Amino acid sequence: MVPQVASSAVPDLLRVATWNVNSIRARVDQVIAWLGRNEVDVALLQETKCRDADFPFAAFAEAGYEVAHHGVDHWNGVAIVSRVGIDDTVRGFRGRQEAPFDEARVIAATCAGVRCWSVYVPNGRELWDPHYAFKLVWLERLRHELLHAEAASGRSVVAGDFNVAPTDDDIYMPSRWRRRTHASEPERAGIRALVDTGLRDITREHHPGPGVYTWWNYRPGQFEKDHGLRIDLALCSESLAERTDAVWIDREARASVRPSDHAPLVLDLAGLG
DNA sequence: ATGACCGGTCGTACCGGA
Repeated sequence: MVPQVASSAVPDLLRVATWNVNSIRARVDQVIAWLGRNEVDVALLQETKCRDADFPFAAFAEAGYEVAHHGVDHWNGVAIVSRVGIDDTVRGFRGRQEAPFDEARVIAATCAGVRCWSVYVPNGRELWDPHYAFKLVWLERLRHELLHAEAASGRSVVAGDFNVAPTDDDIYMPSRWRRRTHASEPERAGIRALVDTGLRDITREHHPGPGVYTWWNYRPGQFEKDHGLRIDLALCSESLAERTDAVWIDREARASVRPSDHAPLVLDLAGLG
């Protein structure tokens, strides 16, 4: 048996993943097997699609993982899964969480000295839909939250499904997405504003574009033709970006049986001790 | 041919996803 790492211990190497699992109950065995196979220390999950009471905590505990989950109904839902401890958990935005900011789209916690944020940005649906305006406001609210938490100054990673392709290099066929959400200029400005708080979009530093996607439509042929988007991001503070040895996207998980439509994005951090 | 999917719900149609 591998000895349990105490909460206070800071391992020199840390593997952190972010993954939109598209329902944890539909994929619990697959997710846990993937965590073990890839020796993941911390996983930031999105779209668990369940209330706290319905989260399969026992299965994760059996695999050696603690879970901090934030889910209020069968939509959205975010979690932090860790085998190196979970401290100072904050669910949702600070202060009063009135509609529409009461949706379960953000959770933060400290794991092995790294402040981890699991975020699930609203989809936006269509450019003319009220949900699109909500998406822009939500991004701005997140920015204020990150500033207040001084996320850029410590060892922080803000990762998850941002539902925005930051540039045309992040879209398999940009012309197809001109008048759609995920590629509009206001959304991209919202992402840039997050980065401008002092964070780094670490995937692009390790994998220059174009290409390198994290999501592919479930429709037949889309994944095989690599018709994807890069909408899952890991925004790292300066000190964490400097300690990022490798960044990889596990396309094998997307190619498996009954997959999520998102692939996991993984960061290998070194020199934390 | 983005027509061709997937997960959820007191459902067997529709919402939401991206």
